[in-house]
Amino acid sequence: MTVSRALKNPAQILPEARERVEAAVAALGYVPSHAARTLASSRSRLVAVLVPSLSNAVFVDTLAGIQDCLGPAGYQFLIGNTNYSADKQAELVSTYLAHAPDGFLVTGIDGSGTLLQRLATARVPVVRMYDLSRAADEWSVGFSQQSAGFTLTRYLLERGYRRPGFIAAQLDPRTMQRRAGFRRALREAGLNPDVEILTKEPSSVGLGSALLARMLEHAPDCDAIFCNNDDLALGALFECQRRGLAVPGRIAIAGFNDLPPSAWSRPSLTTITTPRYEIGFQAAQLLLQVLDGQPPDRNHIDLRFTLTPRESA
Amino acid sequence: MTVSRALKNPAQILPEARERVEAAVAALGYVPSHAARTLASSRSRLVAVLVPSLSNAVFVDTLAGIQDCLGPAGYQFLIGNTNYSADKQAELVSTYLAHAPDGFLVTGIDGSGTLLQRLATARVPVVRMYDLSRAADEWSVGFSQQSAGFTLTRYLLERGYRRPGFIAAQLDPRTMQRRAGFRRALREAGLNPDVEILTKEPSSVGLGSALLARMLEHAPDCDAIFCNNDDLALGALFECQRRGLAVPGRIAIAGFNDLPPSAWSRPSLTTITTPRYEIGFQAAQLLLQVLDGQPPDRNHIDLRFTLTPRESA
DNA sequence: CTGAAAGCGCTTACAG
DNA sequence: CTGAAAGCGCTTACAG
Repeated sequence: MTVSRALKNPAQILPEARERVEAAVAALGYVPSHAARTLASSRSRLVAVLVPSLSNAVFVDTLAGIQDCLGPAGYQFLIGNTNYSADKQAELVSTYLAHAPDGFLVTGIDGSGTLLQRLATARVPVVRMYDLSRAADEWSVGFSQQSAGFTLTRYLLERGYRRPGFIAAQLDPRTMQRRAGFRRALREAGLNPDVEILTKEPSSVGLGSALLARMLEHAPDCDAIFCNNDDLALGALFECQRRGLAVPGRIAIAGFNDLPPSAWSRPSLTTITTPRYEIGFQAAQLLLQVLDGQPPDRNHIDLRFTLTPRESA
Repeated sequence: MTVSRALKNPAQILPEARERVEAAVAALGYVPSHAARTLASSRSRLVAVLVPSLSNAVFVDTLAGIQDCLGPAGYQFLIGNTNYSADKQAELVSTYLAHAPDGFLVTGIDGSGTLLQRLATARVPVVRMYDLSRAADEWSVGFSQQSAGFTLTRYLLERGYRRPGFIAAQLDPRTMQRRAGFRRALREAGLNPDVEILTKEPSSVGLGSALLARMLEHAPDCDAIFCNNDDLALGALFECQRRGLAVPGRIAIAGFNDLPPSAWSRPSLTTITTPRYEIGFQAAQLLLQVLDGQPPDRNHIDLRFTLTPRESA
């Protein structure tokens, strides 16, 4: 016990005892056993993080925010990539539950409902990211995807574009919410939201090029494109350059998320800037408060988005 | 013990006993304790992975390879981002050692030497990635960075460019090896390798634009640029477009790694294609063989690179 | 400020 | 095929 205390609360140990412990630690290269500590204390100091993808820079930024908040507090992470699959997500939850994490930080996908129930049954606190819940017994940090989609579309209409189209990949819930915002803005303007190209394929720059091509075939009079992601937008832009179509002269292009290249392309991309790092950081902070038994009174944090007009639309 | 066996080797249990166990598991929502299992068996089924960055798509691909190999074998991961810092790396090693991982998979940075010694002392197997070691008591999977830098530079010279420059960021060991290849190729061609812009800043598209600008100031007669990374190359390309400089007519641009956007930009990027996923997969496989007590006879695996000529150079 | 006792939930190794 | 015993390395809670 003296050793145990010397390691955790050196202050309450006499200097001579402490020094002997420190000497032994150094001599033996002693490393405390996390497994034993977890078993004895029933606190793992582990937080499970579930994201749909790591190749999407969005979630990498969110991870950085999480680690910057929880790392200094002494937590380690189990980082699970659900790959946008409900099965994979369920599997990860089972596996991670065995590690007895102190909490979960999840970016939901379709079919997350039963998952959240399982976690509730296991009595592990969960904070949802990118997803504003309304339930009083849940925690969430994000922004309104629908409102962001609406705002960007309104912007296009205000700039005078009359036949905007929407292209999207993956079709995860957040994408579909942005799409709902797009459609609402068009309907409110008395326009028909029929110019859409949707595909379940994963998003990529190459796919953006392909979808732009399909869009021009499907709706040659389309004069602006709302791309669900900046990578799609970049690919669409490249395809326009390849075809000699002026952007935004012949066709305007707008993206979503404001990934790093978007400020530098030519033309630079009009987009929605999203608080990705902040979502991670604040979700982590919220979890920390819950774990410390000091939950804040507001259990859903809306971090907002901003419209970032640039050259492309 | 019967329960323990019913869970791990159901075959050696009588059906009736097994069924009672299964019923209880389902009724209670029982989840085995990883901490207890680790403590009792002294096998954690955890592998620690150290990468310098997650915002660099290169390492995300490598992680995917690792997970595809080790996931089905029942391993979980501790993923550590060293952020190219020796201190951070040392800190992560200490922390992870407490979790008693069965092995380490590391992408080294400057100052990894003492780290590797500590891991050797702890008797944890380590496989190094992106780094071909020669030591008989080490394991590594990668390719020759220097040879890749040499090959790309030779290509530029063969295409007739006489005054190629080199731009690089971060200046990690792999970057410096590519640079050595660049310099060697120039010297062998009787040229002076004095056209370089190096910065310790992290690599990004925006930085590529800035470095291109600095390069044109420093060596206005530069007719080709070897960019140490595709993101730098993309930024350089954007900057050329902004200045109205024809690529490759006025200046050729080559990148490194063949990231997804590179095939789609206009002009598409000449680059070196690297086996990022494969490095992760095979490093994991090598570790698996070592853990299973069946180490292969060759302990260093050279996965090669390929030159991918496209439009930009 | 220090320490003896018990226990966290498993597995190993041995006996039957 | 089943089970009793001991122990993995810590922490909790209690006593002094």
